[in-house]
Amino acid sequence: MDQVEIFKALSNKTRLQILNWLKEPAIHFNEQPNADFENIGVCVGQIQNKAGLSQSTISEYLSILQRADLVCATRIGQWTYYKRNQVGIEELAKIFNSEL
Amino acid sequence: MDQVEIFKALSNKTRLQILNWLKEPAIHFNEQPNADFENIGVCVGQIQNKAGLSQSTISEYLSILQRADLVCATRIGQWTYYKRNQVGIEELAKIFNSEL
DNA sequence: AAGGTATATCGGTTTTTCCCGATATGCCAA
DNA sequence: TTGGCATATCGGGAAAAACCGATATACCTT
Repeated sequence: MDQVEIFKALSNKTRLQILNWLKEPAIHFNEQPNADFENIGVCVGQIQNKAGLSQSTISEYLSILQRADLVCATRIGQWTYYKRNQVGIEELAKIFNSEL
Repeated sequence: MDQVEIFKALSNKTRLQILNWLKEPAIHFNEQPNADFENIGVCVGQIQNKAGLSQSTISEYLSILQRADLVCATRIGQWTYYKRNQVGIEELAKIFNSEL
């Protein structure tokens, strides 16, 4: 993954917020029927509600974050759950500390 | 400085290169008549030559980096010397490690 | 099979970014 | 004070990003 693309993914208020919300799902989201959000993540609909943007926009934003290895997705039934990709984020922190 | 603006400043290949070149000016640039680049920085002209973009573009890029507290500028005579703003960059690394 | 729900993708409009050339400013030297 | 050089700023065209609504896909239920 190109470093520029990672920073582009982070260059948006909503996407930064999503990343932050996903740090503490229990605080920012409601319980979900099928999935424990600490393990599996938060579904797109909840993130969309919270962000207040259209469904298509949020879906796109999540895939931008995913391409940058900042979140990862799990599909269960008709839901897709997103959570932080802690490995990718730590990788980035390393790049940040060493290369920048 | 807004976090989004900092990431935007970093979302460009040339600007990332400039930041990297400025880590080791002696390796990437030529000696300069009036200024020791370890202390004062590298003048715009040298950065422009290295980057291969127009003078106006590089001047703008440098001010974007400056607004994000990633570089700082010193004017001496008709030259402006830019160097890394180590304090700003470390500040950012902290934000990065704690908030992201 | 049919209808409902969640998410992804497509096509488009508006805003922002990337770059440029031209021009302005500021400093220095003759 | 005139001319030259380094940098900054301005105006603009082309490309990319930020959104949106409409539609497609995929799954689940009945």
